[in-house]
Amino acid sequence: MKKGENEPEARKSNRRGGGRPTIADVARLADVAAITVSRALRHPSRVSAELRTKIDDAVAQLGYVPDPIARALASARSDVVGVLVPSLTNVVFADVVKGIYDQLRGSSLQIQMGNTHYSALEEERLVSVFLSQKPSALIVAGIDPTTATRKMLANSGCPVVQIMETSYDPIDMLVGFSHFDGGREATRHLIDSGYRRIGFIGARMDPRTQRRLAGYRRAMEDADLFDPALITTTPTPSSVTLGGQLLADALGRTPDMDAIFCNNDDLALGALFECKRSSIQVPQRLGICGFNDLEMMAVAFPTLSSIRTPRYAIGQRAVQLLQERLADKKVDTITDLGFELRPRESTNRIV
Amino acid sequence: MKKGENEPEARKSNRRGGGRPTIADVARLADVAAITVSRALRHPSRVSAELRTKIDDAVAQLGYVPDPIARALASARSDVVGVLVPSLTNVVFADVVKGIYDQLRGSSLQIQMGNTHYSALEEERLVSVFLSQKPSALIVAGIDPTTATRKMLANSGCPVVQIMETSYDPIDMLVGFSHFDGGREATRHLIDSGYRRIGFIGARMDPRTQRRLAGYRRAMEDADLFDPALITTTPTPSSVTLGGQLLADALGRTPDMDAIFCNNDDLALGALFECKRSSIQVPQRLGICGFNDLEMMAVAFPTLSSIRTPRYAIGQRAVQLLQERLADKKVDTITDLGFELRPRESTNRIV
DNA sequence: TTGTAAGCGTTATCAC
DNA sequence: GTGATAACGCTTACAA
Repeated sequence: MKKGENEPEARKSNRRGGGRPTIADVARLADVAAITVSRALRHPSRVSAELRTKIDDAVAQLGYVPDPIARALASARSDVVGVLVPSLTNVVFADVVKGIYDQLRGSSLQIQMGNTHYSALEEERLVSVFLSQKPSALIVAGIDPTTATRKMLANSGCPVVQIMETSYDPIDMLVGFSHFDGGREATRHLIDSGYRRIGFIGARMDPRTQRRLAGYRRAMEDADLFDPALITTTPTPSSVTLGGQLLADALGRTPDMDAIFCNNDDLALGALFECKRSSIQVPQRLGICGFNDLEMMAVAFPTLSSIRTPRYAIGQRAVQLLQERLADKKVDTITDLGFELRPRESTNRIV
Repeated sequence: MKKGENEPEARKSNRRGGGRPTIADVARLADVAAITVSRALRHPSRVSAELRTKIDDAVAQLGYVPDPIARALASARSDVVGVLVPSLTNVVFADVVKGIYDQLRGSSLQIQMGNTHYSALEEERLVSVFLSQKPSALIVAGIDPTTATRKMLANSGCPVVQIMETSYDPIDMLVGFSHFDGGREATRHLIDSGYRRIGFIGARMDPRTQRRLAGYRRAMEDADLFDPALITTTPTPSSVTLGGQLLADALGRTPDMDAIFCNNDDLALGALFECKRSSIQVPQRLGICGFNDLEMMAVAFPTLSSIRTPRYAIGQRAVQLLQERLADKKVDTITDLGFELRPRESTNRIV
């Protein structure tokens, strides 16, 4: 109403551009400079109440929505958070990702997800791709990163949270728990329950699985029970079906096995079904302990012992750390969220 | 080596900008215009072999990587594909998403994922946010979209694939199967197996669940077996635990129930465990049929009948359609990928 | 507190 | 086939 540029009124200036209103339109309508609109939108407190009102009105009237892409180009920071996981179908990561999403609700951050397929090289490639999007932060539930990956991440200047483990020195921040300790505790529990010939079955054998195996081994050695013949592993990805097969294999080779620590709950469930099918009494003839404590463990028949891992909490906490960091607060470098043994019928011999 | 601009050599021109080489650096080194570099990168065939070589060399020498954000701003098209799902922890969507990722591997498209939490309004909000990123395409495994959502999507000009169902008229493209038919087929199977008092248990009761229930109802009515007392539902999200509870409820109210169609496999597994725990013979005393045919169904004891749904294929096909569409090919509007009954021990009364 | 000017790195447009 | 120029819509740097 006040100022009137030389152009008519329709703003559609020159060549390109869709029809959406831009910050310039808002500025014109509110009779301020574009930069003031920009400020009012991002730091309302740095703009006088008077102008703020005018600007808010103009924004509302025009239905203006900032263009995240232009914003990203100008500021060299996008509002996406990159999330790298080794698998999309593994429930474990689904839970983590849910934690991430839930904690991110309400904020304007978007999630871009990548699947590393348990490959350090694929992870390296994806980190490079993601970094080129100038993300606000990166959450990596990767495998043990390559040197190149570490370097890229460290030099990126963007906050990085590595999740799931506490076993390496953090590039930036770390949230997880000790898989070694988890494996050891599960095994100790079996020992404490009176089992002696305790087997281990594991699939895929990614680094985290290896660490759980190492924990198992330590516990067995400490109790003078270790016997390599009790270990059955395969590079094949884990599944319920595989759990049954591995158990059958293991029992074939070491028939005196009296308990089994399954590297994850899928395997444990498969092992349980296999026992049922072969009329092997659980927990009398064979004790079973899983890892992760998925929901079904507590309702299976018999209920299955497991190690409860803080998957959802890891995702949540990772985002919290990010948010604090982005708000320039000081945050812990390493957060150990621990785990918890959940003893149930499947390891309770004195039923 | 040839031309030498007036500037020294270090390109770091003016004020901002990180240290990464830009298209201008490549152009300078290759002694061509920036736009030619741009062309060489995107449409190699439109540039002479000679220049192409020079440019490729320069790119390699500089380690130039195009900036996706600048690209997006200039072209009004980003290389992200938005994916909207109602749940992140539901295995069903995990499989779909995996199909999407696998089919996308190798392409330069990135995925941005949103969780609608089974809410049409949240979906609407997310569609709006996603659209503001000028995505290359959108894949929506949403719930029944609101009018506003449909409108935004339709006007966006970006390819949209709605997945999971075939039951509404597509905004653009549709890939899925008929949940009504699936529910009906599962129920028919139970009827054909000799069961008469067939119950239904369902959780969350989102639109797709409702359609499966409608299919159940139709099958029961057609066989003159329908009895509303046989239906047990809850708005609570589905889980294995819930499956056991719902079954117990149902049997409490209608003790003569002789089979149960579980709206999904989690419920079916919970129901099976509940039967085991209560010494209810499956399939003799109670037949069980699930829906989706997750991996565990085939190895449970007894093995569980289910309806195999093409989850992975849906994700894959959705991306294929997108890719064809983006390549300006003509594509089908509706793709029905069907489903398949998998009869197993849990419904095989004549064991 | 507000504004001016310049630029972020790329591509569309149009001319040669 | 190649290039000059002007956007794309926003924010940083600096000045008033």
